[in-house]
Amino acid sequence: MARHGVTVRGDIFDTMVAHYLINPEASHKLDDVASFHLNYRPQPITELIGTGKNALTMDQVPVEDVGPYACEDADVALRLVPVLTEALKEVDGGKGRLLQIAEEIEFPLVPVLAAMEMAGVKVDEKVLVDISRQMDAELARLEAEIYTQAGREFGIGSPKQIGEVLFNPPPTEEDEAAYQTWLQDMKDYEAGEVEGDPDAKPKSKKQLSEEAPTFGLGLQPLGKTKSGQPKTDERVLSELAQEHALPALILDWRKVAKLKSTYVDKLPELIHSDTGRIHTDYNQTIAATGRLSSTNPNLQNIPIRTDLGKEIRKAFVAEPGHLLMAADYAQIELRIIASMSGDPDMTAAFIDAQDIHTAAAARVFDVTYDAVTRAQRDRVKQVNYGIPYGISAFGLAQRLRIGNSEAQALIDQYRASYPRVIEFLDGLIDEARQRGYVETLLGRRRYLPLITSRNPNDRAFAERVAVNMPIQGTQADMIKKAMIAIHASLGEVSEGARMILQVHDELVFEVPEADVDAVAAFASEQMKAALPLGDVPIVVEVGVADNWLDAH
DNA sequence: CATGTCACG
DNA sequence: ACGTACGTGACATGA
Repeated sequence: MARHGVTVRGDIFDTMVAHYLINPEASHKLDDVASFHLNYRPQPITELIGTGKNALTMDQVPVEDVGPYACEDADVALRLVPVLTEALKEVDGGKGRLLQIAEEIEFPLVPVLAAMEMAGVKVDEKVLVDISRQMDAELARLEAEIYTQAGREFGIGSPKQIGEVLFNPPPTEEDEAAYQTWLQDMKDYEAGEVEGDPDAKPKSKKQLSEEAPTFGLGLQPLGKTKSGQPKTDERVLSELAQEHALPALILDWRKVAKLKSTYVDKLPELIHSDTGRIHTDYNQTIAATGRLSSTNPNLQNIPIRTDLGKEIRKAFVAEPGHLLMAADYAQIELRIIASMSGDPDMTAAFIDAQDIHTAAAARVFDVTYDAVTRAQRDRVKQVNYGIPYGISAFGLAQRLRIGNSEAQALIDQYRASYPRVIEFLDGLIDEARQRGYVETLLGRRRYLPLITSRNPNDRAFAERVAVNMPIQGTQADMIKKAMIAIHASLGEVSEGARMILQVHDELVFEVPEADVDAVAAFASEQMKAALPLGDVPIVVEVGVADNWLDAH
């Protein structure tokens, strides 16, 4: 509506967002919420438009039918307001913290997200087109090398076919001959006529795919997927790379193909013709922890880890006369753990502005801070990052590629080093068992009915969620509060500055060059002040450049 | 529409 | 014997 000149004003009560707070994992569809909270079943939209590919669009429905339907939706939403307000109060035992989150965080965030979506982000199409061409050449090169190494052609994008190529037994001479015939049939099919015999019809596609060769390299499979297919994921292929040249080539191909199809070729299609920019949708009611998600396109998973990925991030740029500014919370999950647990040693390390992974390694390996080796730091870093997810010895062993008992020893040492942290995390699981839910620092909730399941896998999963949600969710509360505060006053600091992206622990701004210092100071201050963590300092790292990569 | 894979925090 | 670190979204394949 804003794009068509209609400005929506006033306070918001969003029934969908309210229900997300009441039970984040339930369905938030208006009809479902009305069924549950009003015991009223609205007229299904399918009664007006039908279903499937024959479904009408609303403009094709007689207005005397659309009117009552639309009014019912508005009426139901309005009638839900007092009911959901009461529910928001009640779920918190009358303390009203959930209602407070609704009124002070989620509802005020709605227009902030709308403004960010409207603002969009500029993408340099030329950079992407250039990368795309380089990728085409690289893919062609890899494809040829892959077919050579495999001894035959196959669909590299198909995990099923990769499995056949890697794990089926090697060809006999008969197989080789049959393959040559099949290749010729395939070419005939593509050409539409049989070579050397203009009257003969080529075989059908179905026939050809049934006759496709099935010989392979005879490598040893390393695990199966849920459906029983041999796994061909990154882990398996990098392991198999020690046996044969093909797996590494497939990994290279996959990496390039993934980045090309998902980002390099897709992003230019999404440039809006009116604005020349890319406009994501932020979803406020999807993630059960309280985080946002981003779709169409997802701008929260733009590459950064590999060299090729970095090139893609460079295509996100500022308008002329402006710069991009990225402001990140530094180690925010660990700071939240330190604060919520009250652990004195972890807190002290943050107060002293020590490198938190080095400080932890010093405790775990019982050496001085300065004596910690790079290898020790890297190991403990994995433990530090695994902690908020409820890591197991098995999981840590896989990540570090070390033995199970060695991983267990590392975890035991960590537990002994930070007993208050461990008490806190174990306490979250206890709390979940007793109350059936866990909550963030501010009282955002997630229910965990499986915490008492007799199925050990379900129960273990619920326990990991019990540990993770309060931490990830508190982080989400914090950055949401910061976004609201920043949006409210950014105009006073810089007329031309816009907050344009949020990536969980990072905010990205597009700022007139002259206002960069002022906006950096302002955003950093607001992010730090949004949700104080008591003794634990909050650190925000700010970077500025003409593109998103270099702004980090 | 399910599956497998992989991009991010 | 199984599964194994949380939270997401998008793509290609194939039924």
